[in-house]
Amino acid sequence: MIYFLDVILPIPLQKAFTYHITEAEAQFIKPGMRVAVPFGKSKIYTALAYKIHNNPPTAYEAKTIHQILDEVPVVTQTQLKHWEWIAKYYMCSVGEVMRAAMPNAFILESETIISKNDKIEVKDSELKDDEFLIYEALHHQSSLKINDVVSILDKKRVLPVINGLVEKGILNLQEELYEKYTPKLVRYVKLHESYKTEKNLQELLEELSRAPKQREVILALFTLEASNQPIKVTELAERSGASSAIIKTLIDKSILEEYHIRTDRIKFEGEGDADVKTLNEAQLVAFNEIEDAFQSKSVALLHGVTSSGKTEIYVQLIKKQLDSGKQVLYLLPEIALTTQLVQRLQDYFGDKVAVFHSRYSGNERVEVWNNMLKNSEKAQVVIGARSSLLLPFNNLGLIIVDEEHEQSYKQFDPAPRYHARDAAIVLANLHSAKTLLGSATPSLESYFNASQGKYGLIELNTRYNNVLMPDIELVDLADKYKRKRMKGHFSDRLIEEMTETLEQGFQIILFQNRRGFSPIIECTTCGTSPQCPNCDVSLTYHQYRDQLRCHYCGYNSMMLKSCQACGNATLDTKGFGTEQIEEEVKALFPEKKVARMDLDTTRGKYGFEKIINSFEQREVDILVGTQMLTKGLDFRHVKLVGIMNADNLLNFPDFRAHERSYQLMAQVSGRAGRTDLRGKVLIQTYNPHHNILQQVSTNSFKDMFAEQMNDRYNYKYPPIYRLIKITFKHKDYNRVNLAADWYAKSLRQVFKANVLGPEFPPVSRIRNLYLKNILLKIPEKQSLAKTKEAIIKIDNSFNAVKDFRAVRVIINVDNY
DNA sequence: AGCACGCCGACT
DNA sequence: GTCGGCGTGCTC
Repeated sequence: MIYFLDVILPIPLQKAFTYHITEAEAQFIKPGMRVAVPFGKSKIYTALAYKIHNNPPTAYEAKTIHQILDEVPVVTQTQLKHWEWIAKYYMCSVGEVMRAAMPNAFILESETIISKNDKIEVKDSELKDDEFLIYEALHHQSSLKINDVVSILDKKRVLPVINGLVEKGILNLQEELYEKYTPKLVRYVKLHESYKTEKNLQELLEELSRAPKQREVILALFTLEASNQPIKVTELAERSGASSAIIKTLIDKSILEEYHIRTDRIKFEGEGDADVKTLNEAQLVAFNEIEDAFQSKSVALLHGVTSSGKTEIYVQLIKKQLDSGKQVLYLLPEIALTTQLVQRLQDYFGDKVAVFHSRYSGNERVEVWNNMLKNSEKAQVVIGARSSLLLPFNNLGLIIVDEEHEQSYKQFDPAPRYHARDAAIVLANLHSAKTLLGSATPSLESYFNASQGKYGLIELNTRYNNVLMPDIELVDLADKYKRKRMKGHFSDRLIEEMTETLEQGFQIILFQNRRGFSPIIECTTCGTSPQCPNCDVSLTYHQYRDQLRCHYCGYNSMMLKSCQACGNATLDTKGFGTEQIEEEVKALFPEKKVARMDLDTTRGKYGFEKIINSFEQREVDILVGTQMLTKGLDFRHVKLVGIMNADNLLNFPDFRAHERSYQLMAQVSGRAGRTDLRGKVLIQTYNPHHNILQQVSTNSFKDMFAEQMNDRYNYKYPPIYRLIKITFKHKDYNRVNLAADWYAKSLRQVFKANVLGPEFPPVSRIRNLYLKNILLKIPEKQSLAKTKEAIIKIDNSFNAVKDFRAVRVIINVDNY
């Protein structure tokens, strides 16, 4: 019997790749184990065993695998099923899902190692200059990497030279695999065996009396030894006040002995014994309703107003799952994964809580993954962002998707372009588990599903401790400007409220949305504004470095002194961003402390947390920021929230603009008055009669839902219709046009009027690549699977056209 | 996605 | 003449 192995390779290719394996290998390999396989001319890749069978491929000769990398599978069967669903639904390869799911450190790569063949005698004169240099280098070191040769010869094309030498038998090539995961080792020390006796010890101390610092170290060691714990080098250094050099001397003199112990990088800080808070009456009702809903439905939506205490309900649900031995996944948008919340959960559940997010290093990811795989105690509750739903769960009982409406749950740029909320529901079903969606402002699709009876619906309308919903006031900017009641971007009402709030000793949040409304530079003489050379956008001005920057490609230049078009020095900033608001606040309230939170100030690993902490500690009176402010932050002393300009939210050209505006404003408003005092929200706008603003100010989610759903019916948008966006990308403008037109024409033959475009997006060139979009609307009763099949068929014929092949096609399913 | 191969302009 | 740029095609 001949055996073959189908593998998944971490590359964006739809095809399955088949390798030849021996019978022994066939018996050993289980799906989900990693195997190293030769791929292409010389490289060795990490692949994942997928299927063992006996059907020899017809069109080619299967290669043999290079080696088996695991003893047991590192990916579970359930994960593989989940990956398949993601790949199929979001129209990408399983390999792409694998790349997104597995820690980088699991995907080994080979490197070519060059060594000398000692059996052959070579006369220097036989070699050309380049060949001699390589040969000579191998006299000094036993092996070289390709990169070493590049620097030795100082040129880029080294392969012909190396290949020539290999052919002559002078060099050998070898592919070596590298393990990327390195366990963290902590250095410990103990006293050397020979000083265990009283006598020897006395002698040692006497001997060291002339080296007082070393003697200190030994004495410190004794005090630490009393606790009967292994002694860390760092601890010893701290206790004795000695430098590591002194300790090293003692180790070198064999007085101390050093050893290493593997440790986990990720440690928990909470005690794990905090009592779970008892639920108030409203929470208890909600809790029971959720339980009830789960009797008949696999998904439930918890719609609880801001500050209603949803987290406490989650904690109870988590506790219940843990008690019955099940795992829980608690999904959050990346930005809401604050220490605040993690700390709270760790206080309840101790080191059963594992955290997982994109800022983890490769090694940290491996550790979480391995803990999950072993179904370790340390990984019973996983709290994490989008990608944590790709971890190897064993025994999942519940997935909580908090802030369910957040668009950051949808992955956009590299495939797989999955929506974490939707993929979570599928994952839960694979585990026969339940999914709880939670939000103060549910997405229309989830609320629609709930109102259709597909999901259970639980409403929680009272705030925790019966705090009142904030008082929301709309300020008419047109009127205020007309009557000259504005100071910069601040209306007299806003300034009044701010003054009062500050006098009372409370804090203020000012919200300035920057999306599509960045501070750009404009020449007041000729009206031109500096453009990015690589993208179709105006550059934005960044005061903190006096720079012009492009938000799409990162291009930057110094601020210009004069207009490049007309030469006049009449450049002026137009539009306003958080920086400008911050400046104005400082001028209005010079004695108060102002901080700003946006992409610029939160850069760096802890930038975000620093600002949050200083605000919490009340070192800051006024916080100016963007969307980041909305995400589940629990500030005790905020009484006033100001929304600087609601219109640039409402006028955003997107079918979700109104829904999002509502969500954003309701969430920001929710930051006000979270304790006993009633909070105040001021919304500045030119359209105070806009329905969305009225609904926000009266907290009428249901009205908003009904009205928006009406629009979605009429204009055939989700959740009634579904959408697939197809993007074309190429550096040649004409080619993008031709390709997109061809594609749209083919789609129209099948889908008729449900094909929109092709159209250029608002930013039609990014990094020197032109973009064009086609939008496909899918009616309710049209099969999604069949639709995708038809697209794949068209895509295949598209790729058969030589001129089109170079155009990148990006298919985005549910691009909202 | 990588990576080799091949064709073509820009230099020592 | 060679070097390196980039476009094209293939990977079991």
